[in-house]
Amino acid sequence: MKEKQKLIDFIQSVFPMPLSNADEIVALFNLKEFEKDDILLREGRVCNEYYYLEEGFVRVYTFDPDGNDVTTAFASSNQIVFELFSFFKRVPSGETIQALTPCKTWFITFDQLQYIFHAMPQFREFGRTILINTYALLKQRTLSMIRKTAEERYVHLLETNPDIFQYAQLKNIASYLGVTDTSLSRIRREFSKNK
Amino acid sequence: MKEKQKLIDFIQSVFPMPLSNADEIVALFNLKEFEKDDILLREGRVCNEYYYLEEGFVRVYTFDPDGNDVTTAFASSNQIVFELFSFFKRVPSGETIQALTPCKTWFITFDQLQYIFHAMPQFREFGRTILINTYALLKQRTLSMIRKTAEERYVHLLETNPDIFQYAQLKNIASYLGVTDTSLSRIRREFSKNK
DNA sequence: CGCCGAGTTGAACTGAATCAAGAAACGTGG
DNA sequence: CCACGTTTCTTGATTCAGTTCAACTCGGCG
Repeated sequence: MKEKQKLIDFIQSVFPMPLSNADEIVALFNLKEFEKDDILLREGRVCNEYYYLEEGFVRVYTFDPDGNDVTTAFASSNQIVFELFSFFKRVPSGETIQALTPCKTWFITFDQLQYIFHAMPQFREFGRTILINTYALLKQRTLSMIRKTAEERYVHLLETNPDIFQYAQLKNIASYLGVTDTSLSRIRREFSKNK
Repeated sequence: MKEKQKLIDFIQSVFPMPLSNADEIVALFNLKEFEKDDILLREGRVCNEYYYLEEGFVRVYTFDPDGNDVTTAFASSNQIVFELFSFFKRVPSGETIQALTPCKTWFITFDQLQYIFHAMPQFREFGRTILINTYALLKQRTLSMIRKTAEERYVHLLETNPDIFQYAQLKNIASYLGVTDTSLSRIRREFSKNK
């Protein structure tokens, strides 16, 4: 199996294209590995790398006006990881991306991505699909913040992303769910009791 | 002044391009006007039109699992209006877009947009910018749902989009803010008292 | 004129926050 | 490998923001 096979499969699963094109695209991706707690992107820097996370688990967070650490996203193996707004607008990122486990990634820079978009226009469809999917997920999350109780959000997360509970700590999951860690601890207790 | 001057100006403000190109692009946009309460897009239909709202005010809403009407967005003059996910993925929309005032729009269909993207690749930058901006706004909203009190969200909306209070009714603003109409009524009273 | 939908107000209730104190888990150095 | 300090998680008591439900006001419109 080729070293970039998973990346190729991922690209094909998002937007199928001829193998020769896929090979050409992935040729530009470079390996970068991170230790636990390493920073993939630091707040204040312009996000210049578009990562495919082959293996690992990351947390994306920012600070609210009161200085509290708020988790805005988690990502696990076989996902694209980057800070969309900073990357495309070339402005400093408001968010930090941190490895919660050792991570194996393949990445390209902004310039390389522009080059691919230019040289292989089909790849734009891939980029757009990633963008649209990211948007759709955020939309669901927003709606659930508005209409669901903390326990419903907890149960949903547990069902859809159980791995988060394995790698992230309580307070970070809590801020992602929009509750305090105290509340999440109680919710978890009540929930495990009732089964 | 050309009838499509505002559309041209808008496109140029988002992504500047030679005038000849802009003219060629807007040539494909057609006029559509709506009366108050008309539906621009109905839930369940595939969003096939990409609207530039030259004049007017619209509300985007969906129904939560309990059948409650939830407002997910408002849009006013000089904005792009469409249901991103449905439009690009060609799946039925989960949302309805409704005119709250008479609306003057210029629109293109999905096929026309694909054609423009193909014929005038620079216009892809316009499309991407719209997408990214939409994403950034949603992200801000999500964060404010998590970290801000109802009153803070109210004040922020009042300061950034005062026109919403002119055209939309209380219960729709309330569901947009993630509170009940009862609460919003109280918040508004307290707030106007303290000034 | 009378109705009807939109908004307001009150009273009781509740989900989640806050504050504070323990318990458990974790890591670091001796 | 244990001891100690630090951080994470749990638990209890209390408070509070926002909901619920129901009654009432107001303005428009048929």
